[in-house]
Amino acid sequence: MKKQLEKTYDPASFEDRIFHTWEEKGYFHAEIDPDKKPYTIVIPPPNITGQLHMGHALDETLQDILIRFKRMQGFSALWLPGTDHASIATEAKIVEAMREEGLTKEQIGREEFLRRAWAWKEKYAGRILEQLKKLGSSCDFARERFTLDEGCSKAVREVFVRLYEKGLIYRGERIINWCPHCKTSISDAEVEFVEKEGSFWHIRYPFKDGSGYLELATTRPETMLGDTAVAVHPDDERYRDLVGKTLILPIVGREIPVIADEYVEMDFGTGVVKITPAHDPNDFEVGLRHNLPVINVMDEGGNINENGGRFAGMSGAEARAQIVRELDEAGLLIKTEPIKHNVGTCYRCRTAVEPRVSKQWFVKMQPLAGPAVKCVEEKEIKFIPERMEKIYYNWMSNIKDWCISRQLWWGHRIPAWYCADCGETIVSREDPCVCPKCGSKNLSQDEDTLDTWFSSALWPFSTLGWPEQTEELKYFYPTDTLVTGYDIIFFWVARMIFSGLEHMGEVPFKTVFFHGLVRDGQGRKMSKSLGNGIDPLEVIKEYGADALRFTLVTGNSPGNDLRFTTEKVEASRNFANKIWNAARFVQMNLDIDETGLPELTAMEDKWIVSRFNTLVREVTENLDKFEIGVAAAKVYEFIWDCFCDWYIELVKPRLYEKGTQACLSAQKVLVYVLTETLKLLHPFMPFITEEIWQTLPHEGDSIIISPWPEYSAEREYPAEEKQMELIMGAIRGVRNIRSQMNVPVSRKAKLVIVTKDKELFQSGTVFFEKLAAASSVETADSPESAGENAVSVVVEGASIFIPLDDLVDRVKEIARLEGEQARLKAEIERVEKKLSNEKFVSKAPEAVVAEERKKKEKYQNMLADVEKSLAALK
RNA sequence: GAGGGUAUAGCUCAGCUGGUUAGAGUGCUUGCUUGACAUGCAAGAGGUCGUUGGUUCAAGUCCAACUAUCCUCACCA
Repeated sequence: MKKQLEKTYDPASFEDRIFHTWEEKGYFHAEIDPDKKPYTIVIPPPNITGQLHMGHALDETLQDILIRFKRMQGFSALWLPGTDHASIATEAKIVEAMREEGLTKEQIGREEFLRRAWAWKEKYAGRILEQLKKLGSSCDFARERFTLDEGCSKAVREVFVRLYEKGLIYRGERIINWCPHCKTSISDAEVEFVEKEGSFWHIRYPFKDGSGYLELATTRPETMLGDTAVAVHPDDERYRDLVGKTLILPIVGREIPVIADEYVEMDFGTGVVKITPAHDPNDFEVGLRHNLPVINVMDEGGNINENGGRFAGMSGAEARAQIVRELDEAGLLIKTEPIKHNVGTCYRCRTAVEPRVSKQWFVKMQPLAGPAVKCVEEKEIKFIPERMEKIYYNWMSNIKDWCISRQLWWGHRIPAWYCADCGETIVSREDPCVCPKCGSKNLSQDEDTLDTWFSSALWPFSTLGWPEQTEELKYFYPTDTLVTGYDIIFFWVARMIFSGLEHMGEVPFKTVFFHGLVRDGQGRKMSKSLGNGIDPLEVIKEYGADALRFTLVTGNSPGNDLRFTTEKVEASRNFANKIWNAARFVQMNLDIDETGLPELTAMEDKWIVSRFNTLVREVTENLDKFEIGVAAAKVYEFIWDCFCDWYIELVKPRLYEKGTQACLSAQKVLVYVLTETLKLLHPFMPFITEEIWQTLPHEGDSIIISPWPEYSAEREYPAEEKQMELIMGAIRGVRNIRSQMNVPVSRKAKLVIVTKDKELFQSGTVFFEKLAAASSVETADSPESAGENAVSVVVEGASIFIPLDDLVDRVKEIARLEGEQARLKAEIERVEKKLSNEKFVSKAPEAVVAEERKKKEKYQNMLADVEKSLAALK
């Protein structure tokens, strides 16, 4: 005999145990199997900076649902897990931890720093994997990867060298975004603009010849130390004659020219702009056009450097205050007005970004962007939902070169060496010993590392062994589905696409399935600073992983954000509890240990099997369409409404007739429908489905590798479905009227069913007795036997009379029936109006018209019945 | 400045390729120790589907404009 289910549903008591068994048995391992089709998902590697949050929980749940579904369908389903070294974020965390010990990076040196970083990685990557397991993620853990492991590093190096050799990677002095806190360059994508209150200082720059002043305004007066020109618009009448004249830069004393450039907006401010090529991206461009000198006045910490003369050593803020004061004293400050403007900030530390000219490595984007756009346009890669394509095109079409070098230690070191003797740059797959140009051994490697996204961009193929031509790569690449949030479409999705095309010659994935952000109950982003984050592990502890997973995928459609509340988790937990109890009920009424369907004779058996069959089709179709929420809702509805509230109740009488054929067949159908439904639910709620499945008759070792149910036309019973609908409608009708009249269930009453289909309603006798508090059921051609004082309810196919003598109030009853009469008349009128519209009849599809005709007939029959009842009462 | 999302029951949201008597969960009301489940059962109230037009035999669903709200990108010194 199999183990009995515990009386109460307690997920904490079995979830871990089940997961360990799965792992031990190796169910998550995907083999290269020529007899199977591959299905591959690579995980969006979580950063090793911390722990999984609710957004991860959603992401992993969706992936796990797809993987489990495909695995059951017989694919060799690989879900490849791993983590991301997250260079800038991790380095920041480590630096911060060191500061608490009173240490700096420079003090301990590169080697020691990296040792600490690896220790950090060991700790946090392990923690993340544990969290994945708590969620039930069926990753192939044997294939775990890390963006900075040996294989990924090899891929990064190969890519770098290739792109360099093709001229798609170059090094140059450009204006880049500099984070003074992280002390590194960051890419355009890593800058976030935030609206801040600032000041707009209006100042005067005097002409050298003493002929007056030019007025201009700035939000950053300290950058004037690096001004090398003042610009006006070439068409600006006011200043046309001044172009070419020389100004004396206040405080600094440098002579700078007045130039004309179309970049200047005549209508904004005074129409005069100071030009600081070293510290503003637009000014940099102007500088290039006019051959202006570039004077960098800030160091890597955002402080004024030696080019700032006597201001050297001051912080930006100090210099600003001092310069404003001096300008004011010199009578050159006209006014200061408050202004709201957008300030670029570092997406990791929120520090204001300092645009700064420096020598960095870049990827030339234009040649890569073209094919990347094309493959989406041509649907080689499908975006779900489709609208995400627009966001992608929008970004791709305005793309600028990608700054990939970072002044950090934690990351892939740039494989470039410089010859101290001849200045040659060497980029190669192997570390060079001598300069190929001059033979010097005096080589030094570039100090910088690569943007963390440079390695994540290669993730779909680097994890499968590339640049080696491995069997895994051949079998599992391109991957099938990428599941991720829309917030990293630029950082990651776009870069994987052009990288896959460039290096593999093939798209990295066929479908990108975007989900939204998980928000709190008020719709706010969950964040540390707001303190409104909910820890998925806490939820799992209290409600179970199944409840959490179910919550994250129900009532939500692709790409849309969702609000997370514990009320929803409770509802999911209640659902799990419902299944648990249904299974317990089945189990405690079970005398057999076999699977499979018996010969179906009973109407209710055919009904539930037919409904289940439909469910199989719907769930499969919706999962194929990534309509996870719809698929989940279908299973929910089937289990709760069809199976529990109706089918189990319907067969209870049979179950209590021990030893009969009817009893045995009911058991078989119960087991069949329940175990097969558990399979459909398994991708969503893996733990409870396995736990229950193991206690019921089943074939195979685990539900996780059991075959996905298949739709079969032979198991459709439309006639019985219709019959059951009529019976159920009648039961609902009787319950309804009894409830309205406040008749307690304990007071049974006779039903006189006036119908043309006596056989059908007679066969439902036991259901009426059980579910509609009927003492007996009589079918008849007229309601005479119900006596004078009977209420009646008209349902499709029958009028039901209930003699409730003392409770019947004829006046109320007449009013009620008249209400019903009016409702039906309105319905009929509506349908008739449609049907009398010649255009509708001629243009609408035949099936739609036929449907309306059927409706009309049905309502007319019901109306006739209601009117008969009314006539009898009157 | 450019692009996009959302607007359906008190609340949170479904409603796929136009045809349903507009749905679910939750909340609310009423009645139930109905031989698994009160984390439950049954019945019920509650919606002019943001506004105005248009397309169509037919619009919650498609189109346009508007209003509200959220987001992304760009950024004017």
